Amino acid sequence: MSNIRDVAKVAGVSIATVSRALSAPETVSKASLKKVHDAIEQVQYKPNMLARNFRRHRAFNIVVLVPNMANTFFATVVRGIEDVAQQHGYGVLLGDTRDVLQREEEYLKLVETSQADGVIQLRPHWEGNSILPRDNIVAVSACGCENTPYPCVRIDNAEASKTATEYLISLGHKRIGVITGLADNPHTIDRLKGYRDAISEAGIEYNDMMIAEGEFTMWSGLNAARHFIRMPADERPTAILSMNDEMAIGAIKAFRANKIDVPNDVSIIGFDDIEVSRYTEPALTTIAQPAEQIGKAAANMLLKLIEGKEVRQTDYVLPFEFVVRASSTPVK
Amino acid sequence: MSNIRDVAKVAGVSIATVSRALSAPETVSKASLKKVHDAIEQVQYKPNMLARNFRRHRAFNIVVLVPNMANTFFATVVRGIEDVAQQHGYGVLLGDTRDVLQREEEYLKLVETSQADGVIQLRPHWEGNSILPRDNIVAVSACGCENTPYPCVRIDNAEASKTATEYLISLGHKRIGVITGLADNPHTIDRLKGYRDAISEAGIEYNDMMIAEGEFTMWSGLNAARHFIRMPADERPTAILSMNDEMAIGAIKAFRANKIDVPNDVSIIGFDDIEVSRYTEPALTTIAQPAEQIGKAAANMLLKLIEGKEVRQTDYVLPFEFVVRASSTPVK
DNA sequence: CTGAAAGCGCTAACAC
DNA sequence: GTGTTAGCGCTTTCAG
Repeated sequence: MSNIRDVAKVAGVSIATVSRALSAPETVSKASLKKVHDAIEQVQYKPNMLARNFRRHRAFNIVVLVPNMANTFFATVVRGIEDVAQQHGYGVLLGDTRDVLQREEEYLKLVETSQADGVIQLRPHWEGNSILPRDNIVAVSACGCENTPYPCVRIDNAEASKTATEYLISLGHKRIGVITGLADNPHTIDRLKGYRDAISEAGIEYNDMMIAEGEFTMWSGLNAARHFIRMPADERPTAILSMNDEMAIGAIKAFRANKIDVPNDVSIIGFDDIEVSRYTEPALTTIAQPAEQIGKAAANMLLKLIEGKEVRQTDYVLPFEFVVRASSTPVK
Repeated sequence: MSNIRDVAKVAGVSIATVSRALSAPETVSKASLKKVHDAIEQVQYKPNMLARNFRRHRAFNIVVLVPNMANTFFATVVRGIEDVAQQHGYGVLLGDTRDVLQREEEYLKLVETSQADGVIQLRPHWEGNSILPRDNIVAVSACGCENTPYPCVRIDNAEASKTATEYLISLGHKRIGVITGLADNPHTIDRLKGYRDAISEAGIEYNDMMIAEGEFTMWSGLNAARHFIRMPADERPTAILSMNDEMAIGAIKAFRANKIDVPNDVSIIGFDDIEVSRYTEPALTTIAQPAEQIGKAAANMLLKLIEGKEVRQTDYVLPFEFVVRASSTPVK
């Protein structure tokens, strides 16, 4: 492996000139520049970024903490992050944490030991169950919640589920069920708030029996739906708001298996708008999050923070979109 | 940020002893070890891995080239890779290439410039359309094909699609359609070979009209299915083998939209067994690839290669599993 | 078992 | 515009 010194020798200039030709070409004469480039070609020089980064005290890497990489929504956010990072010369280190705090801790060490310059957290900030924010760690929350105590890019979750609930109410539904995430998950809390606001404004009383807890997986959605299936038909919700599309897909499966028709016996609304939601039977009415945009915005924010630039909005709220498909229909 | 020198000073030993205490504790006396650890605690020392890696000429990172991170199957493979990498102290740099060769090239630079020690390629080796193998680049192919000219972890694609085809034949199907990937994609070629072998052994003549080209996305599967939908019912295949689950899901959507029942009018078999395939209507018969295992095996192989250890099998073939669900049924 | 010292390849003052 | 030089924080001979 050739180094900057070899290039300097062949080009007949000093190593400083080579260095400058590479990182600040405008400060070098045209003649030297050419000599350097020819020499680089000749000795097949590839800069050792490990050395450069070490010298600059920067890793030019960011780490992204993902609860579950196999979740399409998260994967799409990561795509957005990666796109922006790559454009700015940063690498993306994957931290699939499987929702284990201990694993988040492991990955944070990458930042503490200078192997990464900052971190994007995809798990929402959770009081008493979070490793961020942390001194000396530059971090941004993506797809998080209100009141995150560090910079954050997100949608208005409460407003989104309120919108969906209001739509169901406008369709004549009065018994509206919810499939939530874990009870203390911040997304569950924010989204439940929107639901409660909407039914309360419509004069519908809140009823515990309308709530079934899942954990954002298809399997847990299927399970949660059983809670409703066990109810007498005249008490069962005529519509269900699921806090993500995966659980909605699981729920549809459960209802079909019990000869409860979607949407004729029960309407279902999802959350996220992952790609497969267009293809389910029936196609899923859902709240579309701009996943890739969220990722891009979060990455841009983090890079600014890392590079010491000013960040105007530290709670950046992107618009969601409510997408009506076939899984929701007026109450019979 | 404190460094090894601060620790040495506080501990009253030399920097060499501190270094040894950290990377080869067994060569240091118990007494020194304790002094060093106390000092580390006291000055809040975090090793600068950038410096260590630079010195060692190793990045302790690998890069993974993924055509599409939002594809569940790939994401699951990456999970496996990441799990093994993390256990061995390596980071995983994400390279979502969006199937663009130019982007693969960008990410390979990470290896050439010492920011990563090796690469795992998830796109199958494609003659005349591949940047690997390459001198001085340690690489492993995951989920690839036969005859990959560098180390490879995969299933037997031809055998898998042969198994599926034989199953359809055993159900009495004679007109068996295929939804392929792009015609020159190596997966398409291998899997088509298995199909042709199976029908030929059963005395069924190969017929071009039974082949529809997709590109491994739901949308392209839906589109490809239209080719069959346009055919008169008595010429239309009674069963279809789709080269991945996504396209099968798209195809089911297209058939339903045209009142062609799955599986009663047409059986459908997918490939990969992604999670959602259990939840589609009907649930998908499919060839299950051990995605996470493939990722783990590929990572183990790459790490051995990086560390100069011997690798016995450079073409490691894992077993697939044929999973029968509701989307396939005997011909009527 | 320990310490002194020589760099790894590069950047960034500083002087010319 | 260019060259000289002093490190960045660590590992690793080599002596002792």
